[in-house]
Amino acid sequence: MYETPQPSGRDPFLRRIETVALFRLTDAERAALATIPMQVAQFEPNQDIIREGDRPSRSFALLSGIACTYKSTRAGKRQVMSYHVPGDVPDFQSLFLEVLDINIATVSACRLGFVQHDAVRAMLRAHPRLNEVFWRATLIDAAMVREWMLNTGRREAYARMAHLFCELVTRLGAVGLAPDLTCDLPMTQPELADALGITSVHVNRTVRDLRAAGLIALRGRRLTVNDWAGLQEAAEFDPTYLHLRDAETR
Amino acid sequence: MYETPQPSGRDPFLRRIETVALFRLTDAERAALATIPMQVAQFEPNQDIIREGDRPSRSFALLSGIACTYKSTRAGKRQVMSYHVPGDVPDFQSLFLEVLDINIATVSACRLGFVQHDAVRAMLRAHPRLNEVFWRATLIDAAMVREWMLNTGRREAYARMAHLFCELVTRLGAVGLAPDLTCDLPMTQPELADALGITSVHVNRTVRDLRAAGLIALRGRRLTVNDWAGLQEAAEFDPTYLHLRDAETR
DNA sequence: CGCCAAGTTGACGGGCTTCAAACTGTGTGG
DNA sequence: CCACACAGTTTGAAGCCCGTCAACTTGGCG
Repeated sequence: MYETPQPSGRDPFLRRIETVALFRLTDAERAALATIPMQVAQFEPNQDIIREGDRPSRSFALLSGIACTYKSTRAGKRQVMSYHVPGDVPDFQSLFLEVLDINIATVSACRLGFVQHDAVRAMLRAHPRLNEVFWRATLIDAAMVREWMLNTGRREAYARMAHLFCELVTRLGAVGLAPDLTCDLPMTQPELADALGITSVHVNRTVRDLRAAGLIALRGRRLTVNDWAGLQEAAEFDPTYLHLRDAETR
Repeated sequence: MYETPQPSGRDPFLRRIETVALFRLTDAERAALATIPMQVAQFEPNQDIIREGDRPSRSFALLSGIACTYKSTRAGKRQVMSYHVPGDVPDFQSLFLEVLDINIATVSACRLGFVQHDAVRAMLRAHPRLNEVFWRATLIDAAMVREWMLNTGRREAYARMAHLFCELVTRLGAVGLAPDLTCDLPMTQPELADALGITSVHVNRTVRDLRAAGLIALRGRRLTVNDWAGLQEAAEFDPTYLHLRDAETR
């Protein structure tokens, strides 16, 4: 199941950390990130990575693919809290909270880089400035959840879906995965429904409406934004909450 | 506007920190928290404390009263992300993210203790273990937002309101403000609507239903839970995500 | 080719919104 | 002490967004 860790495999992770940092990393800091022991594993689509109630002893970086954080009601209804793109460290929180309150699952096939908590703690002790960087990354994740909550609470399905597409294209674009406003969208419509807080039937109708408005094209598993300004307008999308550098915001 | 900081005034804050810590604080750590320069200010109900777009140079602890974090759509619809109880440090994130993506406002009259970012940073450098405690507090806040999102996305108004009341009574109870399952509920029904993601008209009907089911009493600005087990059941409330000690969970 | 999951569409119903009006309750000023 | 104002609460009626149920179509894959 586990490959030999290849330095090159963790590039998305390194790039992400450099993006989030407000300062230039020193060679020593970069080396610490590049050499921290990491077990790389390949996961199938729609596989749980960690589950609510787990007490993990390691965190992981998403090296390729798309994953999601979700919670479920007793009745089995899922709510996706956020999607994760390559470079993200979705369960950094497990470093400080023993019991997980969320599930994290793959959406597409994913490559994951697992790192022991002890190793992370040692790295943060040795390089205190990296502490701040991980703080920022975690707080940005929290900001995305809040923006997403404004969506589900106060916008209707049409704007909500437009907003999700805006965010995904922007975030994937920031890691080079959305050239020409086109990206893979590995989730099915029932899965999208779990993110949007609506039913798959209504997802379908809403996709149809966005298509009819000329804002997007969605065929197979590929999403293309045909009218970026229009989509942003429909979504009231303002990427400030993503805390990206200007260059990375379209 | 500013009072002389009284050591006693920050008790809720100190108690909260000790609750969140997984270890016993040393006298030095306790002293650092007790003597960090804090400007105490009294705020009226429904006053913004900080606004989206601000670049604050200080954070604050909520010493008394109830506050809330919210965001708004362009159309002016508000979504309350979370409520804050005495002892909370709602905008700790401003220590690491320059531009705020949220608004924080008082709900009732509040006493706030403002602390300069520089002072916090110095304290965390001098007492590294406190770093971990603030991490935990911030991650718990994020967990509450996610639980709240499961609510708005996947539960209907009745369960949603039951859940909000369960959470408030539990959190207020943990700081001694909900004896006998009774607490102040300073928000009006239109304000509750902003938290629940529904209209004030529907809030009213839902309160009526919870009352008719014998679960709660709500008169004036006081909430009493008449059937704690029943309310928990209706809400599917499981306080694990609050990460309280067992003793503080009912 | 045939299977099966996903996508698509229609009809109907329900939860919630919207609009409107009446009813509190509390504070204020004459 | 009462009249008045005003904000919050409560209730009704009509309609819309979205859910539910069901059927049919499309597309990927062995």
